Amino acid sequence: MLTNRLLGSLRRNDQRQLFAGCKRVELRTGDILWQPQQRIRHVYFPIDCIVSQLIPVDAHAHLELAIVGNEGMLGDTLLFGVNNSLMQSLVQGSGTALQMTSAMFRRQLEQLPAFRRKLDLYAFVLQGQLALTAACLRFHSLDLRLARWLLMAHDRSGSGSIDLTQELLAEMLGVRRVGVTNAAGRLQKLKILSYSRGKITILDRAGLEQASCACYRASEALYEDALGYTG
Amino acid sequence: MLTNRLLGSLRRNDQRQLFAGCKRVELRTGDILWQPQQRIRHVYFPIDCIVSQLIPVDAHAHLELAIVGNEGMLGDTLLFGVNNSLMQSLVQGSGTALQMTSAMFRRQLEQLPAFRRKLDLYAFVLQGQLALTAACLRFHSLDLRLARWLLMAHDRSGSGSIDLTQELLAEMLGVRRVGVTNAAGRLQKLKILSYSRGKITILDRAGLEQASCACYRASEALYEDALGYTG
DNA sequence: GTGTGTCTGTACGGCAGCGCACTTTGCGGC
DNA sequence: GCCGCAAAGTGCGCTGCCGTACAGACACAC
Repeated sequence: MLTNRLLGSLRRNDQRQLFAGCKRVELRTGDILWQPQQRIRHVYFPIDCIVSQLIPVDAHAHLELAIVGNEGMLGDTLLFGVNNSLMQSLVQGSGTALQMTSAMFRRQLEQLPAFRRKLDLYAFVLQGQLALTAACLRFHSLDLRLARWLLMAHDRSGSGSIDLTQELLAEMLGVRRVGVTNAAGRLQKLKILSYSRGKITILDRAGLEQASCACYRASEALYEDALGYTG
Repeated sequence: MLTNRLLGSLRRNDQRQLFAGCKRVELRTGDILWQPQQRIRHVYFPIDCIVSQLIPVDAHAHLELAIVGNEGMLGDTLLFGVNNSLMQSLVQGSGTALQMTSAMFRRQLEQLPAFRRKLDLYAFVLQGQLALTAACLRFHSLDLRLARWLLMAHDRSGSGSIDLTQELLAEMLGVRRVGVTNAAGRLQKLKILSYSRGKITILDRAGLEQASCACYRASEALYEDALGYTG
């Protein structure tokens, strides 16, 4: 968890060049990297923070479509030559990230073909995860989706606990707060987690995977197949 | 409707080169261009056919996540250097398309930077439309989504009618056939369309837009902003 | 005509999640 | 200790969609 996985899998020389173009920044829960349609001035490579990608719906509500940690990056639309996004980027868990200006990012993409190839693969993975998420939203119950969300957040957080009120979690999942209360209550009865005043502790990771839909495994497998071991 | 919009907006010389690398093929309703995980051997630029991108869910069901006509292309994952997809490509409406081998497609992307830029923008649009669709699936009622689907199909079909049984339409939308019967019945009562034995006729296009959620306009606007008039 | 199969419409109980309102629980400040 | 407030839990009627079953309508072959 010392660096970002996308960067860490590149050749040493490329890494050095990229690090030189980055600035280490601290992101804190609640920070918003950008709003929908707003110009993206920096891309971010999380090291130990978690960032949600939310889409606004019908003026008021939001819905989380992707969650990014140190396995990914924020600002992928720049790969397509577009410096904005439909999504809001909201920091869910405080931590460090590497920040790079959009201009520098474009330059590095041109200069380092391996970097470009890697990020193209990441864009493919993101598109696939978006598709899986869409299907999951349509067909899977809140209980399943909550378990999946917790697994994905847990993977990215490093620690065994997650800080997030049921109110905010409900907004991520696109349901009422009460819905989260009930679903989380069921998981608590199964001794899979404990939830107290905004602090979620995973007690039984294996049980949580049991309680989740296959979308979790599918999403992870998609990433690993494209970007996993080969580097 | 004589050519594909993505190709048609390029410079004459580029178009000539691309056409030379293409083969005109007839696609017929029910044809499957590729299955999930299967190797993509050709990309397609529809001229007057309609193709759905479906994702399999839980072994049996399918769900449509994108619908592509002459404004788009099929095989966009090759832009990321990946020659497969999570989606199934199913032809919804017969017609002509330009077919290009994957190898030729890669070559043309390298040789024609304007082509590459154009398709990068298209990938951006697709990603955005996927995000909009995900939110729509979560929050909007079947009635709204049905109206949106019909609008998008109508735009891409050219004609005023669409051939599709309620059974298949239900699979696209991820609902029961009976759900489509009811929702379509309500639209018929409003004299917005008529539906008879697999043939849907749009009677009141403006009314249909009224009956749809804002996702339709948002999706169209996204395309037009990125790829519209400027060419 | 008659028969057959497909497509469409109707009916009904069940349930997940909704909106709303209210209570209980725990934490921090004074 | 007590208060104030945010977080979490409970109750209730409602609705949209589900699963299932069945009945009519139309197209086509013979």
